[in-house]
Amino acid sequence: MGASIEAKPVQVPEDPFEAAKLLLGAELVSLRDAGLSARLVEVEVYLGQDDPASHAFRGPTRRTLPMFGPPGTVYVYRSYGIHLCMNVVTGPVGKASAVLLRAAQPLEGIDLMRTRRKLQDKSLLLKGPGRLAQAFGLSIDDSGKSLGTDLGISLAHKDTVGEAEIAWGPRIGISKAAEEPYRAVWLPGIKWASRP
DNA sequence: TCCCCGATTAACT
DNA sequence: GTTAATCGGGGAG
Repeated sequence: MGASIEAKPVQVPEDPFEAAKLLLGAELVSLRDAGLSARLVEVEVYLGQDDPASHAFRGPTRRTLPMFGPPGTVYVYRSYGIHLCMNVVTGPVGKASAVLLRAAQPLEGIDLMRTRRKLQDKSLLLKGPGRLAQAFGLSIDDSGKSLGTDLGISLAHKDTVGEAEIAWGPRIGISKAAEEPYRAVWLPGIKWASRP
């Protein structure tokens, strides 16, 4: 049911904050692993070249080049040499803004997620960007692909989450511009997200 | 070239 | 509470 027929593919907005609001409550659906899906409950905005905390702050490198592409491009990076984290690039093109996918509520394909994550606890399965990326089977080579058939993962949503259902708080795990309230948590999904 | 640090997680004490 | 795992970017030398 996660990837319902009525669900529409997400057109990623140019504005990263609009994109963050659109992504909250949207379903991440795997096209590689039939029936693997999750509802996004926590995302984080990075303002590209205007943002000291962004990997793109000092301009493009081989790693960060995908962030300078069009909205809907995916940027995957290796964190602490171990984990992978997934971002959805927003706009405008060349500014390298992106939204980090931080947490989601498992919907379908939970057994496969548990196998990949080697973890049983459903409430922790997709809680954290590294866990989310691993459960969806991402690899570093996925960086630069586009959402949809190119990546093999798509985003779909039925209803827009209201402003009153979103809590904005400080970003996590960074030291530069750490106070900015760029992390968005969907309140009904608080169990699957970090506290704002 | 070397060294330090990070958009993290899990396994410790 | 602390710490190890491990890789790329960036600044110092």
